[in-house]
Amino acid sequence: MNFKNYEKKWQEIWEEKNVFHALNDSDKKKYYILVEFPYPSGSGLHVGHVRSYTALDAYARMMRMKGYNVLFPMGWDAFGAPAEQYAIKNHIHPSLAVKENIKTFKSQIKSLGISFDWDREFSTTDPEYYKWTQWQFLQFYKHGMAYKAKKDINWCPNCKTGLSNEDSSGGVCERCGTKVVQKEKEQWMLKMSDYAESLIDGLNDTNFADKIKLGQINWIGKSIGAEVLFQVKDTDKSIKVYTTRCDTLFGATFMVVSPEHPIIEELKEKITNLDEVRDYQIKAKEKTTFERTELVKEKTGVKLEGVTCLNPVNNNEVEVWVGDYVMMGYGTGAIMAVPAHDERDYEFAKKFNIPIIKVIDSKDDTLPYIGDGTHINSGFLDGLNKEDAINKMLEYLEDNNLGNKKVNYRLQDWVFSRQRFWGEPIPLVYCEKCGWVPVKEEDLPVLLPDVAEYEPTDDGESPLAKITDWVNTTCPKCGGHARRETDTMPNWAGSSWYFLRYMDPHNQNEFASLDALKYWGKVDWYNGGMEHTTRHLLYARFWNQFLYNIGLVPNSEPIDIRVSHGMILGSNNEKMSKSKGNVVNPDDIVNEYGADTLRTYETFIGDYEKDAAWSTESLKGCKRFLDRVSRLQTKLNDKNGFTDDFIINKTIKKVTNDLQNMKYNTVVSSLMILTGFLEKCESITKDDYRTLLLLLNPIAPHITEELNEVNNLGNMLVLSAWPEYDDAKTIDEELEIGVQVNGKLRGSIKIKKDEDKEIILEKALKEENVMKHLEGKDIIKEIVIPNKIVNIVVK
RNA sequence: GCCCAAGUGGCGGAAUAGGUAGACGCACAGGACUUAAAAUCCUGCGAGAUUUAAACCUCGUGCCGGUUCAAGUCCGGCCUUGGGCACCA
Repeated sequence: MNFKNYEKKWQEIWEEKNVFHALNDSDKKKYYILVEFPYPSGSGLHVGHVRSYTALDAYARMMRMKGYNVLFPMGWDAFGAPAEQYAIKNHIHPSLAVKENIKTFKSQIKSLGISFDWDREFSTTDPEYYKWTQWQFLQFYKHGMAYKAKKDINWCPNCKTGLSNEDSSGGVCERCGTKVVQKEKEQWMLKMSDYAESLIDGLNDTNFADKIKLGQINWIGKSIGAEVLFQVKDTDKSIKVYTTRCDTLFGATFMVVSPEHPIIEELKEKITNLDEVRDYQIKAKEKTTFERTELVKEKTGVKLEGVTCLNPVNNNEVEVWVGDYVMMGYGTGAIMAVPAHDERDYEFAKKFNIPIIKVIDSKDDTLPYIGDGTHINSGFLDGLNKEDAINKMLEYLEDNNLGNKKVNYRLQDWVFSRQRFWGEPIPLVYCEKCGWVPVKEEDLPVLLPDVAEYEPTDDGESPLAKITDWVNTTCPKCGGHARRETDTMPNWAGSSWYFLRYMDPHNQNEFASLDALKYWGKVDWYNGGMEHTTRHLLYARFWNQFLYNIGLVPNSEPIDIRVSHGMILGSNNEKMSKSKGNVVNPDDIVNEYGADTLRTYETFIGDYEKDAAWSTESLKGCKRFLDRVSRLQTKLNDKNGFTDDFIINKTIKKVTNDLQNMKYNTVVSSLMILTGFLEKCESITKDDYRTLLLLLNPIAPHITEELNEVNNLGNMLVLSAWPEYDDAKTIDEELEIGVQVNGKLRGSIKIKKDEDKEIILEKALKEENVMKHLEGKDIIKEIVIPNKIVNIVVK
């Protein structure tokens, strides 16, 4: 049987009969399976895509056969840099490149026989789609969740363009190698930090894999501490610091503020070495985030001469320094430094000869000592441990209006502007009279114009800024002259809600109807890369929580189970890349070995969540397996029922459970075992064979349909019911168990299922080799675990 | 530095409410079929000692300890490799 004769045939039959189409009005129970939609790059489908698509396809196919109304959609995440780069180079509109790439991707995916519901396909770059992305952005804006703020961005002075952190790694511009500097720019922001707590809480409503939950929790970075006010001596001003160890306040001998801290400007009259301070500020600005956070770097700083603060607990005078190891973006941008009990403060104090006061007793004298211990030199905290001291200090601070308990998060607001062409235009206009005004809903979408150049302007504005016809518009409010916002959205925007659109993809009036949103509810099972844990997946949850809070979606959490797949590496165990010459093109494999072989191999390759290296030899082994399945058709007899109830029931149970638990590799191996068993039978029944084909169908759908049809075994497999198993028949009537003496295996005996302990023991004691090991010894204890093992303890 | 995950044959990997470690596949070796090759089928395949051979025995899931009748699996302490975060106060 040659796969070329039937793979395409079955793909066409499925398409013609529309068997994978999910209905929005169905009495069946729904199940929503989602795999991250790809960025349709020019290099085509990767064998890594095949792995996750096949895995989720297998699950979707089983769930359909189990009678669920399965939503398993696919689309394209097509805004972003690569298409834009391509457009700049070739002077064509990015949408044309995207169109081409989608065509390639789609035909590649179709050649694999993945059961996507193509009726629901869309691209984030479709105006009918990004209309609603823009509409949702306006909801953020209208609810005060979007604001414009000055933000430092990575800036290449040579290319005159803003760079992402990835494009400026090592502190130099990826393209030209120029040193990257920080440049202040007005950017649209989404108030994601408001959702920090609820993004942590919400995880309780999900069934994400633990490592994914943990990844998000760490990223959000909650810390519980206190804000403490230090009064600036001889002024009415004070500096607020954030600390997680307010119990060490008696040990605070100096303070450090970040170079961007506004207090420097406020106190400039008092600072006697202002030139030196200014100089330091400028130098800090020139440094990239990379340099500033580099590990090996020595502490630097300048003392604010003439400025002294008062330690609120004892009114001791403390010095104030400016230092770039304090970040403006976290806490209050100012710290109290406790050199005896903080490594960084210790380093700083040592370098600049600042006094160090020990406030926690430690056994040895090594400084800094950071842990728990008895407080000393700490007035009313003396003798207390860390926890008690923190509580007592908080009480003191609050009673005296010197500070308060404060929770801090590492999570920042989401920088939502890009100075790029190929993204959703931000649907706001600026009017001299009215300020920022949203574009009217009926005027959405704000379409990207047709232009010839896609490069950013010399001062880093989006290329859209050059298109005066497009930029100049009228104010929706007063009708006067206004200018469009020329920034576009980041490419994370479209993917933040695409799972909602799949529920109702052709809706012209809403992003999705409430009925559809209610029927499909959450994504039941979402597969994607681990690298999206703290970006896409977090953005999507934030976006959905916001929509929920304003009453537009029925669930606060959009996703129930989230899992992630491992990568397919090259045969040399390295990531596939053209330069390494280890890329495997799925088209080649489909042409030479068939889609079913590729699918079977990629499910069999190993633990789904772990990386695995490609091996064409192993792939051939899977081809052999499918050929063996195919050859079984010559052994069919006319009998009904199963040749062996035990092995069939056991296999159904194993395959069903393993598919549900993502243990795809053992699904294939147990089907190999069943095949091996049927091969050894003189002849097999149609029921035997059809069961094997049904169980294998989710993994290898084409060959199984073909074999089913050719041998007249019954209805099309995709339209048939998933086999049921009888649990009572999944344990063998006769089994062999091991017999140990002193925990070492000395033999095995055959017993009946659930046999009496006494009979088992009797048999065990009669086993020849066991008897040898018992000779001359006293039996102390006999352990008999029915159906499992016997252990005899002797002395 | 902190957090997470993982270390099992020549290779990919099975086996966790603790219960015969190495399923299944690959590679390799021997054999059958064939004029020959391919394909297919059969057999062997963790290391070691002993033996004509087998049985049998010893060791063996990164290392060192522990709990238990019994540990790849549980506990404590390390080592190595991946991944994430990173002067977060």
